[in-house]
Amino acid sequence: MGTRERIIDVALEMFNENGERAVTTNHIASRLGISPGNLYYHFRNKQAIIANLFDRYEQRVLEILALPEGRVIETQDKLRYLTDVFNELWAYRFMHRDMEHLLSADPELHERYRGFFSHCLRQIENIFLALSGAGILSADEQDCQDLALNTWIVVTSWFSFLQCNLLSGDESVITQDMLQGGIYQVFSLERPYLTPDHRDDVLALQRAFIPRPDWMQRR
Amino acid sequence: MGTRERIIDVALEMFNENGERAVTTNHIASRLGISPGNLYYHFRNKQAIIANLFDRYEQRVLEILALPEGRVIETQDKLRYLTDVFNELWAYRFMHRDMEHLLSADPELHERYRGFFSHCLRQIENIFLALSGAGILSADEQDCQDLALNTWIVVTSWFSFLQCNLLSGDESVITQDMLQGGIYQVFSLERPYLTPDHRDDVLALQRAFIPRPDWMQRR
DNA sequence: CTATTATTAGAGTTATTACTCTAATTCGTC
DNA sequence: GACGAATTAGAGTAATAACTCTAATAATAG
Repeated sequence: MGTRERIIDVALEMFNENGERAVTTNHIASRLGISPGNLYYHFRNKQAIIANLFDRYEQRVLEILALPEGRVIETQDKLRYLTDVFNELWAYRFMHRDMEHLLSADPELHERYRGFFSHCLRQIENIFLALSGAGILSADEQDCQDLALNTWIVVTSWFSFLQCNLLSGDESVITQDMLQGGIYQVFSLERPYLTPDHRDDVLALQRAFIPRPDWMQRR
Repeated sequence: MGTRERIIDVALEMFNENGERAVTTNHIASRLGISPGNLYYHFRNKQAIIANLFDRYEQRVLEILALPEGRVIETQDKLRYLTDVFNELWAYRFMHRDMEHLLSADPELHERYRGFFSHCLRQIENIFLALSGAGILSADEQDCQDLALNTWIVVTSWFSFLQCNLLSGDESVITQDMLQGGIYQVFSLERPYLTPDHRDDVLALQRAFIPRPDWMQRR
């Protein structure tokens, strides 16, 4: 693997561990065992590394969110969407953590991010509309729009939420439970919209695949 | 007003404008027209200023979230809760923006924040339970727990969401619309749970008080 | 008025960070 | 193996940030 790729990989790893703010270019070079000069040979500056990571992230998420071609959407699809998105989000979790700063430091990236967001939001909305069309949900257009935005917010905030509210200082371990907690939480958004015909089936399916993690049942 | 209070006020102002990361103690002192030494006479370090701001924030929010004493909860209560909380959140918006870093830099604050969170979450849950008890919502215990967590996430992420996705670079102006957008969004969480008896009334009330802002109707 | 304490100024320190520059080394190709 | 280009090392720089130190000034009490 080339030096350029290794820089990106290690940068991602370190950003996720400690946040972009705490990771300097020298740290990255040092962990790689290369010189800072070498790093700057491959990247004009720190922002360029970040922009590159955003490229990867954006591409992966857009792939995941594409609607199934030539067939009707099913409940399993929703589950797959969420699992894949959450996994991807976990892999790039520093991004939403430090998003506001990253964007304010790089107007071009900010512009791209806005495009990414509105694409995603439309896509999420389409998924809800498709679920309604398939008779799984009973939600009108406005419901779907609101569901989509709530979904975006919960999904993109989930790992920050975990970090701030549940994990204590050191342990930065993500358990499968925590991922599932996020998925459960997103499903809870659509739960009241399930049609009587599908309600029991879907709920049973969800309970099987995404049981409510223990730690979510406080008291 | 004493120097100590002026430092806190100006720090809050500047943190909100540019984020805690971009505001140095020297900047704060400079805008106040005092020396850095003077600032450090009043505060041991930057974290102490932040911890102090958190004190204020925590106290105000807990006051706001208290349940009404000696009477049944009404729809207007919920509206007041949200308006007040959002105003307070706006006043301290740097906090949730940079929360993850602030907490990782100050374990003691992290501990306090976790307490604050669980208190708030319980309180929010109680509000939903009270609304259910009053026959306004039809939501069981688990629904209320899930609603509470979704509410917390949407509320605490709202201003970051705006900054990243809707505002372009310079304009950091918050319009009343944007606050209302957040309130609308939180109401959309409970909308499907409204009982038939109250549904029309509540929706009419909400439409009057928190119309969906124009910019939320994309396309 | 004096002694003590609280407050402030402002220069200075230490550490860090993003980034540059030059010289060396490796690599691919003929 | 020679030659140009790509890659790398590593010392160095300029800027910045958090914080310290000392001395001066104000405020207060007796």
